[in-house]
Amino acid sequence: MALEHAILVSLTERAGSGYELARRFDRSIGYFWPATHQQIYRVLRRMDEAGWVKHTEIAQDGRPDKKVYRVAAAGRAELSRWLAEPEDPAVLRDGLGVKLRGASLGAADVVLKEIERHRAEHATRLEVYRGIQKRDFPKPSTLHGRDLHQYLVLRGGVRAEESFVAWCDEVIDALRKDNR
Amino acid sequence: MALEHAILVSLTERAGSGYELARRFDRSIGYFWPATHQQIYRVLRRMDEAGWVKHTEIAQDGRPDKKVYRVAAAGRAELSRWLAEPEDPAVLRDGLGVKLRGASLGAADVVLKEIERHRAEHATRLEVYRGIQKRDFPKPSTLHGRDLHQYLVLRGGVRAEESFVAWCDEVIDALRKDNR
DNA sequence: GCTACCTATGCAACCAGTTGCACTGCACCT
DNA sequence: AGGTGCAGTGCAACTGGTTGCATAGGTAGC
Repeated sequence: MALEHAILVSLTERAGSGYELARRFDRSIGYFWPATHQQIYRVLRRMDEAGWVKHTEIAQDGRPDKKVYRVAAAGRAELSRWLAEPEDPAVLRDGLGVKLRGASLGAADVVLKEIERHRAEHATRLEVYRGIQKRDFPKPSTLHGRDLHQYLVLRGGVRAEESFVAWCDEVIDALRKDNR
Repeated sequence: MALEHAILVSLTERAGSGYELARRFDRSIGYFWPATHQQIYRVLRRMDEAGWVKHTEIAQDGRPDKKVYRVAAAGRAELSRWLAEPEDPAVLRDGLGVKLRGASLGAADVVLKEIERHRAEHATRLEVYRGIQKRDFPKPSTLHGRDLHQYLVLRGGVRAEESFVAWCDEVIDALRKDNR
């Protein structure tokens, strides 16, 4: 599994506190590996005990002390071990499919509304991703190394949302026609 | 949440035993809501205790007795309650994105191989879905009601796999070019 | 002055899902 | 005779993730 590894990747790019990591996860990495601060704190402590990361306590005035974590040698080893290890392809798990399957039970109109709602939410996410793409990667063909990888991950998000929205449109259209 | 509801939907379509449900999940519903037999047995018992389903023990010769479950009134009520309830859009969670982000750490070639492997697996899944589509829904425009919903769910699977494979191709191409 | 939100950490309880195993008996292959 | 695989049920232990709460001082708006 991979929250550990997601954290290692993020900390390798830049050291940071649990809180900061949670912020980062809310943005980039969390788009394809969401995590809450509780989970991050817990895993960080475990990784600290295992020697994968080390922390330095930093006193701040006006706000609580923070522990800044950085990747230790054992963490780097673990990360490259994991990178080389084959991983099971992710499965999709979306309750919306179940609801659609259940729509024949007289609730077709409610389910239709729900799908429209999901469409809107995914469309918003898509706009966010496209905004980031335009702002941070205006010239994709010039990218190399880490920047390229980051761009490609974002492209994955864009594609996933695009295809989801297109599917919603297909479903909405078909359900409307079937209703008449 | 929804394993309960996935089971209710499946049992509403047709009564069945835990084992049969697990088989069904391996096919249709499991494509977007995977579940193992253990999980299904456990949830079935819980739902039985809650009065959402009822079972009849059926003796069979040559093989173990089975408990055939059918949806009770409370289960139908719960299902329509859930169908009307708004659901959080699913998040994607794929370790491959994390690996790609970690590819800058000298492991670019290993990660490339891993992405090729995932591409192959998703392409296989896609072929399976397309096969089902051709076999079970040769004329989509004539579909209505439950058949239509089932078809649309399958379309979701097809679209998701298509877009994933296309993303893999984009990534593979970009990484190869970057390697040179 | 009050509410609300941000930085910052953390505990505890819970829920859902995974993994490994156990038992029975038939059918099929080698 | 032995292995594999299917049909059928189930327990136990574990892991990963979610939710609710606690603490604490600072900032910003009404």
